[in-house]
Amino acid sequence: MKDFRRYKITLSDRVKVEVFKQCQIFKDLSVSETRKLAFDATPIVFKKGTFIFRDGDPADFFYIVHEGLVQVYKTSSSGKNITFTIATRGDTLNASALSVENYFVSTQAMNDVTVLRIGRKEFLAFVSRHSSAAMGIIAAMAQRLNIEYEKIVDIVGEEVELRLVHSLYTLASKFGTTLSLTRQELANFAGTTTETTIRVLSKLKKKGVISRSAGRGEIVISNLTMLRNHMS
Amino acid sequence: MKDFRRYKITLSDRVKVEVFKQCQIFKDLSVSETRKLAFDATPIVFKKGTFIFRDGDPADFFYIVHEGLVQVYKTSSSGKNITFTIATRGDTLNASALSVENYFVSTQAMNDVTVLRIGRKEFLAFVSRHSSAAMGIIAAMAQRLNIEYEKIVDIVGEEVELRLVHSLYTLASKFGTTLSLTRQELANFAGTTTETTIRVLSKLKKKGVISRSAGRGEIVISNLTMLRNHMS
DNA sequence: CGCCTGATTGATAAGTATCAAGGTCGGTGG
DNA sequence: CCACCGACCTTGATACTTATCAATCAGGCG
Repeated sequence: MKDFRRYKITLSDRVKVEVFKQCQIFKDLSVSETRKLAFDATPIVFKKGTFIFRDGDPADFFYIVHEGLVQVYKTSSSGKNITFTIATRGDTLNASALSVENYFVSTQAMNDVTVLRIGRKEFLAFVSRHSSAAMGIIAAMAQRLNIEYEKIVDIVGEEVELRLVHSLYTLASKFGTTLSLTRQELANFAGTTTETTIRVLSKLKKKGVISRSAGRGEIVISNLTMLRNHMS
Repeated sequence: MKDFRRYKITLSDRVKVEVFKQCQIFKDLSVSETRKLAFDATPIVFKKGTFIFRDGDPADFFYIVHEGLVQVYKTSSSGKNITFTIATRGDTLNASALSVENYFVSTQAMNDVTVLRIGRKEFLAFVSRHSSAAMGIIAAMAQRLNIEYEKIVDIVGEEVELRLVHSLYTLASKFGTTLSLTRQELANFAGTTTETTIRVLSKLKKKGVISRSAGRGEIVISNLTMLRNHMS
């Protein structure tokens, strides 16, 4: 069984509720309300590299990440991947996909991932009955939209170096100063190529902003203040 | 009074309700429900070039466009403007700004514009009491988010010519084949410069996709099918 | 009539992607 | 246990796209 790329597991109700409480969407809900939803959630494991869903698939489920990292991205017609966010514990993959027939991003496990999922209908019914959940979703989407607006401004208006510094800062704010990312993954996040990313990282290493000694698939920010100063 | 850049006017309740019914956010609400909200709305005129609100201003009002065109954009730190959408009758300027303390885009009247506005508190209260309005907002935001995701993919992954063709197609779908836009406005929408935009338009003229004879501040698409074929 | 905004074209430069060629590490299988 | 293979990292040379700078032109409005 272990060998499957994707399989169901069991989690205690207590643990499930905990995950939901960590999700900003449900922060204004009472525990008893959250419980109702959490009990309906099915835990599923996706092994590293597996798709949770793909751009264009029918949006049948709502997902929350319980464990691990999930890349949320889109592929351009010329084959490039652009990563919009890296979801972790408590993050939803598609609060938006509620109202749309099909997912409009792809999501892929960056390591072994556990998610909780709820059928679309149940989730929709719950949200329309609990206005604070709806307001939570609106707030989360507004925040996301703002981030994407800024990303666009960044890509159009700023140079790659600045974009990469912004990306590093964003990621560090979420994950801390040690990032488990390959250069390629960072490149996709910043909207550039692997080679360019490496060149910029080399520069930053020389300046002492990031650590010279970091294993493969790892980027360590050694001086966060200096990184921030680079963002002006 | 006429000379002010911005002033209140009066509109019949019937007209106000009509505008609200044209807004996709409220399409599932009963007329009597919409009425309650519409009656509270204040009509205001903004003369060409005036800001309705600016990025960073406290988000005190919710706006719907009644008449005219409104540019929704953001300015990068290097001074470039990126236009996200051009709002027209029935479009909201900031369904999102509900949950956020400050606006995160700027909105500017492209010609003389009439909007309806509602105080933030009233609007919030209404939405949390009417779940179908909340669901409408979620749907609208999901759609917008999807558009922005695609824009990012476009900007990072495709060449300027394709981006401009996409932009023209998007605009034509909304406004028809005659666009009242300067080259600069189109450039901002596509995330490029005026000069590059002109060069691409010249090419498209040669191919017969857009009309050679169009006045200043006007772009006429003469062959929409051919434009679509350019998007592959 | 002249000014001001928008449109146009050309020349140049800069920023990045692309292509190419190793180098290094970690894990896997013999 | 060692050797090999594949994934990742790195650096260099080159080409291409597009921004930038500069100059001119055209039309509407006061």
